[in-house]
Amino acid sequence: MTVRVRFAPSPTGYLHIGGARTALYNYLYAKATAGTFVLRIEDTDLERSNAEYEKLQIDDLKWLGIIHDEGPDKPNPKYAPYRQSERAEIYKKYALTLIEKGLAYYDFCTEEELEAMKEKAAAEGRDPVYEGKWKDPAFHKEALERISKGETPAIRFRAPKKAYTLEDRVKGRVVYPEGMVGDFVIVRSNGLPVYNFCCVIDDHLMDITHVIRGEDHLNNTVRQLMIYEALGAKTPEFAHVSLLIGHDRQKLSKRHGATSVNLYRNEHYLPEAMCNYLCLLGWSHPTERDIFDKKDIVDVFSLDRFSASAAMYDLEKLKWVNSEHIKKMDNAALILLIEKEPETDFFTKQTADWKNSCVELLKKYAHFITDFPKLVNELILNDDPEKTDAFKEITSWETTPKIMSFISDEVSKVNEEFINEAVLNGWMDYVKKEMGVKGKPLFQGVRAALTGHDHGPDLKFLIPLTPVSVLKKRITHLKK
RNA sequence: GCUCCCAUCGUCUAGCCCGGUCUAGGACAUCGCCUUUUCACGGCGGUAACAGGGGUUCGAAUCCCCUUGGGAGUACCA
Repeated sequence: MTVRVRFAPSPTGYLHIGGARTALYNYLYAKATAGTFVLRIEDTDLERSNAEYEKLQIDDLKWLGIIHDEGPDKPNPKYAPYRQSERAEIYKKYALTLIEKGLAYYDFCTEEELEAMKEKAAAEGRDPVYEGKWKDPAFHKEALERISKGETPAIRFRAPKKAYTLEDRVKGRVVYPEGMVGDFVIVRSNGLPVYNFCCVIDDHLMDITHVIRGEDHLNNTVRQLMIYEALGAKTPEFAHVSLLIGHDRQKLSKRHGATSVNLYRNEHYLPEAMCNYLCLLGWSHPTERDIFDKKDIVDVFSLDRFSASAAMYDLEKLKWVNSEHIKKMDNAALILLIEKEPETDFFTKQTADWKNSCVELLKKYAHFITDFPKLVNELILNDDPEKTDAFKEITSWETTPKIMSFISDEVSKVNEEFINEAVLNGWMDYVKKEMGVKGKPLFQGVRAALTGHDHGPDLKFLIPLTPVSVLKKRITHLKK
């Protein structure tokens, strides 16, 4: 049987990091098994759902390269529609069938009555279990009469009195004891079905074979198991992936800061790096590789390598993963991305060779794409660097003023736009041989004279990238 | 409260299912050292963990129980 998995977001906000991770796992599993990845929109909570968010979430998924095979925009007639709000008739039909079979019933209970039951249960130290009179089949006739008069009851599922067992692919065997949940609502009094009900019907009707989702659904699963049973449907395999937590070890949420995918997208993080990092949070590569693309792991991706415990979301490691992906990228691709950044006019105007050398040099220092323009400005275009203590220290050495004046003379003689490495080497040789300076005073001195800094990338690569006009201005400023 | 889940370096994790090869491995971060200077590069190295207690066993990070700690769920939200 071919694998069918799904990601089922609620369009109630931006795509969340945690959602992106479960979507990614589903996507990878589909790719690994040559299965189908379905996108379903769970918008039964009309008040919170918003079509705009649906679009934004799909955009973010696309950006991450998590592309669905079926969904509202790519319907397979056999399974459409893919929005729960468009499937109301289906749910209604199933709910009515359950009532006919005596597996569910109409419930006119008021909020107050429900509240009283909950309090009683809490006082007795057990889970709240529905005990209203409508549970009794004897009241079915009365219910029908009230409905005919225009009243709209909720529909409640009759929870079987027995324990349920789930063989979860990441948690192992989970036993839900008898009485863990009481009769629960499957259709609200406003006629709209609730999550636990829709989810099961859709997964069943859409032939979903594996449900990979967050651990926050683990307790829900017992309700879903009951419905599968009532429907006489085959239950899919479940894999409840551990949650992502923030630094306070609480479930990751908005208050932990940047938890929406679009924030990273706006900051121009590399989508592959994002996926790579997210994948690593709770899943491990069989050979302990930690830098990879989706295509590198589809062959080895399996449900057996999930960690059962929660993982802390850590920006530091994401930063490192992003920098590793930058190093891995080829220069041409990098140049394209850099030119899309703001304030890259100078960069864009340079020759292909210059750009290539520049990117080759700077890519090992950049953690983010946005670092490139910053590095170009700081390292190459800054003609008035701040005189740091380290710079002053170097200029206090007796050899440094001589080096500075020599370099200054040489640079002022240059007419080309850029100097090449050989010219720089000539200056170095002169200082070394004719002035008798070597080692630290040599390199540090020449660096200070040309850049005003005590550290930075290799001079023999940096200086040929620096316009001589900038060098001239910079030297003038440094002399003051 | 109740139910479920979880527990290896500060963090992500390998190992755990199928006990001995684990004086517990890797990665991030951190610290130190090395390099014709410097480094935000690279190389080398260091600090740093099996939550605690009982079992079972010749032997336990690995199996069982308890305690503690953490998380999630307890809706006519998803």
